[in-house]
Amino acid sequence: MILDKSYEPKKVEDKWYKVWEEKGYFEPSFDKNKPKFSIVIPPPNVTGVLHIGHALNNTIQDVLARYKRMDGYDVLWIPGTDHAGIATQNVVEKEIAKEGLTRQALGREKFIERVWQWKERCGNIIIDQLKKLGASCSWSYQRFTMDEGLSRAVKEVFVNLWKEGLIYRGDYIINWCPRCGTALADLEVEMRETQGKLWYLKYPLEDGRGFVVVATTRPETMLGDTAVAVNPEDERYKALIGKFLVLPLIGRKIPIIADKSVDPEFGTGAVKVTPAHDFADFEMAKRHNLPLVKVIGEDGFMTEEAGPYKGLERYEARKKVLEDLKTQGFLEKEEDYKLILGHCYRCDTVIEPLVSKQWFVVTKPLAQPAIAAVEYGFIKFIPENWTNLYFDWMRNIRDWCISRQIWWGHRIPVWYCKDCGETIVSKEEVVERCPVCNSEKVYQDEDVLDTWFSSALWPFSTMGWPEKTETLTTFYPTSVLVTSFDIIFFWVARMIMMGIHFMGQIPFQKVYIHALVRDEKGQKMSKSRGNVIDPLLMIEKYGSDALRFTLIALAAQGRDIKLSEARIEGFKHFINKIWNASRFVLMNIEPESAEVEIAPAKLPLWHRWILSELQRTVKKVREKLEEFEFDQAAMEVYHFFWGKFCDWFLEVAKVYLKKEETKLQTQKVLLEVLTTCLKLLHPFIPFVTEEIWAYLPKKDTEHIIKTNYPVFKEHLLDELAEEKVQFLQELTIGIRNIKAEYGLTAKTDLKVFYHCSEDQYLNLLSQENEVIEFLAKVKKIEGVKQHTKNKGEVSYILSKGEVLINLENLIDLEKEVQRLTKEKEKLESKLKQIEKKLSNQEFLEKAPKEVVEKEKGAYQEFKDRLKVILRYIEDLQKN
RNA sequence: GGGCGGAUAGCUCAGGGGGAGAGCAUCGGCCUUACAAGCCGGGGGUCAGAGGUUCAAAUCCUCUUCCGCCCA
Repeated sequence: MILDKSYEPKKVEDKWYKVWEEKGYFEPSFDKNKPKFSIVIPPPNVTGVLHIGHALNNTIQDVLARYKRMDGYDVLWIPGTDHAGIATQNVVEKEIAKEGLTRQALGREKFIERVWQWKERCGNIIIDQLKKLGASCSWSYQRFTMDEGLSRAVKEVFVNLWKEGLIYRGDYIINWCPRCGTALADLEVEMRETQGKLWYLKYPLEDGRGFVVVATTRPETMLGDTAVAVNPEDERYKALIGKFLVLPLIGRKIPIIADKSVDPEFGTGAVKVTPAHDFADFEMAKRHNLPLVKVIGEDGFMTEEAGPYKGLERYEARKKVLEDLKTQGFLEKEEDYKLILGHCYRCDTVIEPLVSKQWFVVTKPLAQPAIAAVEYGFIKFIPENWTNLYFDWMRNIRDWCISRQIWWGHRIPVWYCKDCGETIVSKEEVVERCPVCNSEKVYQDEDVLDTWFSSALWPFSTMGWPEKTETLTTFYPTSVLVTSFDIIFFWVARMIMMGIHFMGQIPFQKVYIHALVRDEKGQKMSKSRGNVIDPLLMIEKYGSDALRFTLIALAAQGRDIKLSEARIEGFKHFINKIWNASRFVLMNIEPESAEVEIAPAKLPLWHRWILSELQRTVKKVREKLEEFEFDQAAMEVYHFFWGKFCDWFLEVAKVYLKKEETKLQTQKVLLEVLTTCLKLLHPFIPFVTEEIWAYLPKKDTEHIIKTNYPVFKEHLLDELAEEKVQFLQELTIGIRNIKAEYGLTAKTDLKVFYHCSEDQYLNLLSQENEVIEFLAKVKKIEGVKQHTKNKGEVSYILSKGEVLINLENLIDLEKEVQRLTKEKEKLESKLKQIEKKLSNQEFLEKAPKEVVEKEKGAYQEFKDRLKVILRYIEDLQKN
């Protein structure tokens, strides 16, 4: 059967994906005899679309899954999506806004209904896109964080943590997004430097004896000041500690306190303390028992406490406050100042720190074993430099604010009794009566849980926990987690904490942190920059395999990927190359070749060589895959396939295929090498390999996905063949070089001499001259032991001997002298280097013997070559 | 301010103590029936700078400069 002239991914990709899925190849077998390999997908947002980061992330997982599956493992790869509370709610809010609706107008129940509708409509988009990419997920395990089972796990965890005293509710300062109308965890706030101003405010002393000047970037919060603090060591203010100030505009009496946390270098050294709206001030207030005055509300508008400023939006209030301070003489000066402001990671609104009643998880006791698990090496980060980042964060972890004032998410399983005030924490769906006073006036907490709360349970909730399922006993802990560094805190660390706490076991043995995909200039891809590369468009244009191979080939550990469309196009050429090489092999295969046994001893030199090189490739690829160096694994096959198999062996094979006595074994070797390469490549480029597999005359499984990954066969290594072929290649390149330099086309009939004093090389040539003549496209090559150089001859010096071509009057003497002189100079500089080494006594004494021997060998070789070159140059110049 | 990473060919990057590599780009020649998405050949680098360790440094150590990212 003959393949089409070029590979067209669009014709085959969907077809093969369907076959794989229908045959159930992605599903685990629970075969007791097989080693286990499991991964849980980092669940993408249910309403999201596949971006290039997902493409990389899932390609890596797929490479691992397919490789392990082929290597005899029972593989479970759990896919699924995340409900992404705030993000999804925002999307749906925008959607209903088009109908002139707000979620408040719709009401909680109706709104949630709309979100579910949205999820049903769009939730599968990203799943289908993963399939386009070729992801071999175990789809029967597909989960969604709001599924019934996972919701049950969430409740279970919440209730248990509460019972253990690891969840509490209280009034604390938190990050508040006035636009989303919810609290955020510290992590969900993005800090960015912003150009702002520093205002110097004058607070008069109560006794009328002057002022204390404080500097602030947020003058509107002065309405909520409950103290002014100075450093206890600050001589300027020592005398004032304990005295009182009168807060301008408001007239409240506030004390001057001493606190070590105050930086005397900042501003005037005296700072205003607004415990309800600043994290540091909140802590300070706790230390000094200061009251909290909340002047900015959850809506971003000023509260009752703000007196005359009540009802003003926070930035309006700032303007007004500054105006009033100025007119009343309390504003000393203002200067430009760079400050760092928190922004909501979902909507980018400037965060308002404020005191509010929220739910928290006590993290220290959970973090401790999670740190230990990594310290003791039960969990390994790859590359390992991420370990430190993990430790840093875990050792300084703060309690985790888990309540969100939105509607889309897991509702907090807590009810309150209106009559007796009891807090009821329950796994029940509905609580109707207060267990303490039996009142029916119970109501559920309005808040939902942070989305990451449910994600933290993902490795075991997806496997059916809290049930003791077979999946859990078989596949937990998972083998590896594949993700990017930006969610190490959000997700990875929290999974480790929850996994250890609830399963008594780590959730995964390895964490492979891959690169971030950037654009060709190294900038983060974003819609607003307009520099996104859409993976689906790339699949459409170049095929899934080309995209996958590009991502893998560029994904070196510890470095970001700079991706451009041109790279994908480039690797598409490789896919096509594989196609065409296969086409060649299949065109030349006859059924009889199937019966041939590969007996290395009986094979021609080149055959032994390619099989040997193939084995080296198999070994390397396996090693690199085990080390998570996917780029190098991919490039190993790439170089072998293109640089050795296609460039050399396929050409050589053309000679052997013509001869009756070598025809069949050559066919066999061609097929063997091709088949092995396809297997090696399948995890990277599943579609094209599966398609070609379908055309192979003889194969061990119906589909390549089910075949065994190639195993290194040491007995096929043949160093002698490698050395010989290396020499033959050098010889071939020498001839081609001369031909190219003199513009001789394939059609010129040329006779070439190979001159060498050593019999072994002459013998080798006499055995292989037919192949070399074909490769170098010359009529005749003859080895000679003795040779007197003819005037019209051009030469090319090899490591052993030299190539000579008689060009008669075609020769360009000047050019030839130039060429040889260049060669001469190269050799001389190399010789100089080696001479320097060899004349160094210490080198001879201290360097390892092999190194010294190698240098000596090289010295001799270069010396010989130089001698020949010098003689030739001299000859040429005589004319 | 603290931490991490990077600086190697025009571009994108591998390499990580012993003769500077790949892909793309470039130049020259080829429609040689697997492939012009290709083949053949060539040019191109004081491996950021300065010190040090070593017989030997692109590679290890120190410092400097510049560029990213993370945290405060």
